[in-house]
Amino acid sequence: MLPPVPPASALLHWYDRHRRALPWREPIRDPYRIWLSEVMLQQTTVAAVAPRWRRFLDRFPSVQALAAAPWEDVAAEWAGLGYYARARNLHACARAVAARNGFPDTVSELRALPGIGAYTAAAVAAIAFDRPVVPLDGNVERVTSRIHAVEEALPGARPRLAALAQRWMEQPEAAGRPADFVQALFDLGATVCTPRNPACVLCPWQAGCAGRRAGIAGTLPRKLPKRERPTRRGVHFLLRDGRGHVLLQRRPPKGLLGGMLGLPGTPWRAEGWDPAEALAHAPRPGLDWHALPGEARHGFTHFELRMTLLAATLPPGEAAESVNGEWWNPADAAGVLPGVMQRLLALAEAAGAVASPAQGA
DNA sequence: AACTCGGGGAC
DNA sequence: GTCCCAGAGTT
Repeated sequence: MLPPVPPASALLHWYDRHRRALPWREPIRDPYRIWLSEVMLQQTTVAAVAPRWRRFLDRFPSVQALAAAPWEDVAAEWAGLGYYARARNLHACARAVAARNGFPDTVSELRALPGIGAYTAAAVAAIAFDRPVVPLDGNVERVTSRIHAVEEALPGARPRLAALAQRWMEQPEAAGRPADFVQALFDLGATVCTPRNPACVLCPWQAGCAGRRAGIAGTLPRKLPKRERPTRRGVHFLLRDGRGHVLLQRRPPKGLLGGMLGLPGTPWRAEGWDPAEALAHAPRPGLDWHALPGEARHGFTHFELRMTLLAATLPPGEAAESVNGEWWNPADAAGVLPGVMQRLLALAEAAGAVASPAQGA
């Protein structure tokens, strides 16, 4: 016996009155803009994405412009947004799309492109091309688990939730407006069916919500317990030249912060480092490396990092080109670095080891 | 199926 | 402090 389907007409009517005004929803339906927004929104909040989406479009107005850009420019524009594999795949995807003269308009062809998984393929197909498919994101997982009172925990429940939500799209009212129906689900999850304290009294689907009837809506979806985050430690190196510029190095293309600039440093590990041991990783051995006071902390998804900083100055007369890396004005570097590396620069500024942007202004 | 992979905002 | 966000790729 299949469960009853909540009425698409009620949700669409609610959406027509209460939908969020988001920059990528206006005024034209451009697959490039929609795809870019979907990739940026992966595990990232609307508030964080909105200004970065506009700036990215200003710099790379079309998929052809993005495809033609060098990686260094894309990395600098993505700096601070996190999950840098997204930027690498975005760039590769742009080149593939430009080579085939535009985005494909089917789920299966979209799914085959770099950085486009099950969710993003369905989202672009529905929103850009009005294909009647429901993308399963955190919002839809939450709405679906509540409407149908699914008590099985994530991620195991994901296939069941996807099938249940897809059935909603089979209604003629939904299939007639796929892009609106999908975005209505997102908006319902973001503004009414929220993770904590859902506003059920405002919900257009409250009458058909099994989770609400059972009094468990606010506790769904259930999730398996997550592992605790270990602590890792590292030592990084602040090398200055005679002009007060600092040495940055491009990180390897894969792995953590892959392809991004950063301060050179030791590996990050559970045990602490004694100075002599750390100095073996210095970008220029034999200098008077001295520790700056304090430490920088940064939380990653699966570990917490504590970093200390050793500083030194390149001897006068020694060519900056003798050291592997790039020399950057600290005030400029902050804009092209991942957040964790910005923390290190902030620590250096607090110690007076580099000029602060406020002093330069 | 379990891990890796960032950062920030809301609470 | 915790949770979670318009998740994807690798092993």
